[in-house]
Amino acid sequence: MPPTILDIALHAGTSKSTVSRYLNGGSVGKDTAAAIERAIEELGYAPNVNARRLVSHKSHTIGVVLDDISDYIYGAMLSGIQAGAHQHGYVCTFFSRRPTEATEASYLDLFKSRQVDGLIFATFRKRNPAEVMLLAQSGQPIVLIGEHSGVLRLPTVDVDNLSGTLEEVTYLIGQGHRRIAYLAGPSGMSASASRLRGYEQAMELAGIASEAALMERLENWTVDAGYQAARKLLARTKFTALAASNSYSAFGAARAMQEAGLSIPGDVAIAAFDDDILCTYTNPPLTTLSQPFSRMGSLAVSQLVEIMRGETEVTSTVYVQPKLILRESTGTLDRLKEA
Amino acid sequence: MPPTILDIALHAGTSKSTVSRYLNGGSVGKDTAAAIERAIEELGYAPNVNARRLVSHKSHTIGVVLDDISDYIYGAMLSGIQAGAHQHGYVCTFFSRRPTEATEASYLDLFKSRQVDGLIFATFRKRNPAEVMLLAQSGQPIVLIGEHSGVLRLPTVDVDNLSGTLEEVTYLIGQGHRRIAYLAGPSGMSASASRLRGYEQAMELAGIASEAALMERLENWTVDAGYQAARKLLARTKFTALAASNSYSAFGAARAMQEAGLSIPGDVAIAAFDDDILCTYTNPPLTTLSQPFSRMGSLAVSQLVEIMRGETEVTSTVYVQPKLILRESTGTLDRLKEA
DNA sequence: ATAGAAAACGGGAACGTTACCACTTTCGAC
DNA sequence: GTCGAAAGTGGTAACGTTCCCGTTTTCTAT
Repeated sequence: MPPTILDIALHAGTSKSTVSRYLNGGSVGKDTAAAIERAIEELGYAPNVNARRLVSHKSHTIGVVLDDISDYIYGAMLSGIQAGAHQHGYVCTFFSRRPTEATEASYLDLFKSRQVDGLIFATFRKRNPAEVMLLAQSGQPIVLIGEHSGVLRLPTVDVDNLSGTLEEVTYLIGQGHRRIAYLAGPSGMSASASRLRGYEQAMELAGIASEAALMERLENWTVDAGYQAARKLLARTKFTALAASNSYSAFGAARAMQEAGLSIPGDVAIAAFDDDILCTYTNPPLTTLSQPFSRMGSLAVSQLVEIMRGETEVTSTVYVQPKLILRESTGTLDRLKEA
Repeated sequence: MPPTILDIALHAGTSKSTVSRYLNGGSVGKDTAAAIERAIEELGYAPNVNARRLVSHKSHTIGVVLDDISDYIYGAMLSGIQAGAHQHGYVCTFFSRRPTEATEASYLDLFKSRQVDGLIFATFRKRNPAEVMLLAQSGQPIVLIGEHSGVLRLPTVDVDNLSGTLEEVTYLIGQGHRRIAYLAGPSGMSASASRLRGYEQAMELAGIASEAALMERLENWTVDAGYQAARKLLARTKFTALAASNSYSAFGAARAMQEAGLSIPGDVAIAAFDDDILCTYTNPPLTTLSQPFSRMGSLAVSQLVEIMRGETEVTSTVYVQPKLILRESTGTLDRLKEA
């Protein structure tokens, strides 16, 4: 029903080929160009992308696989991916694993069916090494966001979980804290291990003996898990600071402290990984490591585009640095200025 | 490079047509079916969606236009849309207006280029009536989320802003409040007017004379705007309750109250439109009207699918009811039980 | 003016499907 | 055992592009 390139050709008194050439920036005569332009305008023509995709063997689409699109931590990242894709002339389609629980490898079919030219896995759950292997062996343009433990390396964008946590805990130590509790991330999440190592290294570097009683593993990264874990810690041992592997658990922990009659940061200082809008509005505002999600998204796209263009052979892992944002949960601003 | 339907046919010793019929559930002989199945398995065949889309004149894609994908209010809605689309055999592509500031009507080109079969506009900024007219006149399958003031009606899904606010403010009145301030939404947002009318009607119904001094219009729906507006109100008049047209502004308002030495809810009760994760963790937790975003998303998809299938002629506006969630900002739980 | 190069143009095949149609085979009923 | 219907099958033309290649026109330099 909508006009085709042939309609334009007829209307402009020329041929399909010439119209196609005009559309793709080839060399066409001055008045033919004008005639074509006019025809396009009058008939309201827009090229059929599906025909283009068929003949070009490209979908100009980037697939983005997520654990759960409703998780709002994705907001900024999706925005970065989307903007980056748009800039490079690609369109995105998102795939949530959540309802289907499909394996990561099953998304390789999207290549076979020519639905996508490249795939970004922005999944934060721990990845199955066998699956990563399959992805790597496929030889398709794939970029991962969030670390993986596969043997074959895949291009990856990740926040530097280890050094970020290291910096944060070192900051706490610098504030004079010695007994620092840690809420480790759930074992199902890929970032948990590195963040924990960051904590351990910071303590070690400061010459503070590690103590198992100070560490509590979260069942998941929710407010409630943080609350429960903090209560266990409080019942078990004493500490003057607490570092949490994400912000939600820190909210829960803060509540547990306050219920126990402890003041923040007077009695216990609190810091967390993951910044989000909440952190500014809690009482007190929470010191956090802010992840540059938007930038991570656009970096992943850039890398993917390079691979799709065949411009690079090396698979690189890009680590972006989280930024330590000091707020009152680790000391009043006055005290910060003194330091 | 990947196998085509012809490869399968050759490998199975049959013809393209038969393979196609097999794939589309037509009637094929028992052993031919088995041979085809085996060929597909062995060669790892997946149908080329672009060829299908070309010949079927359908993209099996729903386009979703958003103001800004990074706005995390969208999380649950996207999830609902995505899940609904998946359920009906559609794929989604999202389009953010934000970086490009494209007009809504410009997305009609997506139909011409056959990129989408239907479009959902989940934009919350006030819509230009002329644009809505263009959308309506296009005759394409389009569903709007969020109200519009166009003359030609388009199928719409929206939360009932008016009756929600009415219920909320009436609740405050029932708690004994008479002087209730209102933070009206920015004039650029489509929901602002209805929410304001909800407030006005509630006051009117209770026989409370309206007073201009109690209303302050927000410049935008941010925490800071809420803070500024609340300070103006405090400087100007007295009130025992405040209703805000969204949650962010309520956070700002709460901070302004607390800075002025007022206790919540002791001196001023606060309630807001829009629930989000923050509301539970603020101090005190905030009474809100929770919008069923996920359901709104899936409703929009259902409606769109019906239209695309030509199963319906009538354009309907679906209003979903927001749910009033009582938290401590409008009274302690004890006090609530008394009531 | 003319040769040669460069620019402009059009015909037709190809991309991987589906849909239509005509043909062959199978099957059940009398 | 034959006939008719039903089931199964394959050839071929679309779908709307791009790309290749051969032809025609225009331009430039001598």
